[in-house]
Amino acid sequence: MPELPEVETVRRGLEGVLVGARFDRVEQRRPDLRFPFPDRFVERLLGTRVAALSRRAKYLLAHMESGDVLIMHLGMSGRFKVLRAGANAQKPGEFLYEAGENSRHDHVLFAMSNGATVIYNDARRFGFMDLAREDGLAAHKLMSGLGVEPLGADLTPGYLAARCKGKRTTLKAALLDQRIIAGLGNIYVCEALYRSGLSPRRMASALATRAGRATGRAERLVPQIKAVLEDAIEAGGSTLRDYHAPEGDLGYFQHSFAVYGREGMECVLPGCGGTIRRIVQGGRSTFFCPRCQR
DNA sequence: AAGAACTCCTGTTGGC
DNA sequence: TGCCAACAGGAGTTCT
Repeated sequence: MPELPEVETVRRGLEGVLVGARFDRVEQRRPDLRFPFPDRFVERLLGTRVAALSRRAKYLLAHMESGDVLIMHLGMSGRFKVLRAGANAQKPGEFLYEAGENSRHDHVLFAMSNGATVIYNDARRFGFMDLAREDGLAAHKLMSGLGVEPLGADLTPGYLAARCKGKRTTLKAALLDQRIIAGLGNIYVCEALYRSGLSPRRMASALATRAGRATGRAERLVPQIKAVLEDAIEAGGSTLRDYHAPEGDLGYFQHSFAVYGREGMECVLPGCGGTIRRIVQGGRSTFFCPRCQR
């Protein structure tokens, strides 16, 4: 489900529920998601207060007053549900919860001291959670290899060119590589390449001159990466299938896709007249307009 | 050692 | 209607 805009949308939705609240009760319903939960997962959360909820790439980071950081990744199908205390407010340490048809994949339950229950649901279990110490976060194996934040000042045409210089792989693959830019996924790479008029099949090395400086292509691409992510965050992310933000709000950026999921349709660029194609790169679908993406 | 292929898991969809 | 193959927003691991 989630690329950077969706994770950021989730972060904003959870911030008001988690920050300032303590974990009154935690239920971990299975030993693992994609990976095993860390040792003493429940015990390390219980009783501690959330000081801040941040995001790094597609990771959500809950910074606790205990000095621990709860690292969460949603994988493909991970989502959070929030149940707020209403008329029948729960007692401290109780979950607001009803098991139902769609609760089979509710894997972790958090009862917060403000009365809200936060539920992590993940059908495919490609998501995962871990705990790190705040002072060791940057060195954590999940964090240490990540590239720059695409919306940060560190992503410049020069940076991208330097990282892509000599790369014998496609632009599509290079942009999906979290070690170069951290947070892009299949949808927004397709959309950014479309907005930049660049073919996903072009070699990544085409972003750099022989000296390793940014070409005009890199100069075009970088602002479009930022723009498409900003537009998507503004729209509350993209809603595909039954994804929804924590409070149930639906993102609507999917209505703004120019190429993703639009195989066979006419290119939206006025006067282009091309037909959107779908190809497979690295086992994943790529959508693009062969006419205006070169 | 870079780059591509494979893998994890379940649910949904589209074609016959 | 039913069945089955293809596909899905990710990324660590294993191959070549």
